[in-house]
Amino acid sequence: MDKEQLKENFAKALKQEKLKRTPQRFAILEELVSSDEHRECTDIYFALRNQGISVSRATVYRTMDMLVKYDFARRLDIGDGIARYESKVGVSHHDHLICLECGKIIEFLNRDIEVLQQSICNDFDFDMTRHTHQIFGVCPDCKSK
Amino acid sequence: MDKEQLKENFAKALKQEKLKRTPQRFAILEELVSSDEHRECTDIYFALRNQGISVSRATVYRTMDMLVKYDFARRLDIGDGIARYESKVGVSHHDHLICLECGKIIEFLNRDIEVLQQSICNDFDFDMTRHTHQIFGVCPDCKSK
DNA sequence: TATATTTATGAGACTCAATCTCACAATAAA
DNA sequence: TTTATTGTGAGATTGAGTCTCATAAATATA
Ligand SMILES: [Mn+2]
Ligand SMILES: [Mn+2]
Ligand SMILES: [Zn+2]
Ligand SMILES: [Zn+2]
Repeated sequence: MDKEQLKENFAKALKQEKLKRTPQRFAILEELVSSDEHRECTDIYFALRNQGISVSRATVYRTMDMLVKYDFARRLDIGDGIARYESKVGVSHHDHLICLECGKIIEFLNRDIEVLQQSICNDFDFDMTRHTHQIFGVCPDCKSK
Repeated sequence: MDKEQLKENFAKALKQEKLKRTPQRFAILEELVSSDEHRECTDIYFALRNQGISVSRATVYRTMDMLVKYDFARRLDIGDGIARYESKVGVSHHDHLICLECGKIIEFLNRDIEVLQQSICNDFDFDMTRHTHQIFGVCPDCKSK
């Protein structure tokens, strides 16, 4: 999806939510989507500020919620009390290996696990809306140090 | 494991950490272990207070950390900013289905997933120390309402 | 385009789980 | 016991996230 198409899709979502098209909202979307990192709100906030874009923390937090609701972003909670967000634009589902030493986040996808997971839900008559599968440990780089 | 054996094991762990045997520490362990719920620190704190046991929030938080370190407890982060703890005493590993409507937590274990998970770690040369596999959705009770 | 109406923004106050402080209390070694 | 050491607890502090509300900006209307 190119940048213009993305903006249009975002504009549609804003319209659906009866939200106005503001430079801040577009800047936050673009900042998130143009990186493949797992970003904290404070990080997005400073990145935009450093680009000379006027934005507040409140606006970043409010916008991230909306981006998650409309599937432009995915929220990641790794248990340290800081929410991280990653772009879902052009990104397929995956789960995470998280290094306890350096904080690096490695992505993985295992289709067999995804299938087994769904069958568990069926067994329990449970309707899955989302899932997180996080493996914590020590990454290769940190092991060799 | 009977209660006396547990207390002895806990005493050993305290010794190993060069920590003293205090009534508060034993009370916190017993309160957690005698329930099969996923408990918040504040919940443990009030439960003990209501039993007339003198304890502070700080002591509960400090002791939970130690219980996790020595494998008497497991910490659960479901993304709402509140840490929950469950007993690991006589409890085998499992993961969780979490209802977004009522907050109910259902436990599951799938050995195939556990094996696949380990093979992913091998592929990435990643040393797993722990993992969390959480499935969020709507439980049968909430669906039928 | 000009004006009216509605909604968004942002600085800072506020919330709340968790952590820290430190005077005092309790424990365990000698 | 005595004494050194560690723990406890009330309240202060921290920090991510939320809320407030006066002002600014976006869109609807003329
Ligand atoms: Mn990712
Ligand atoms: Mn459990
Ligand atoms: Zn690492
Ligand atoms: Zn439910």
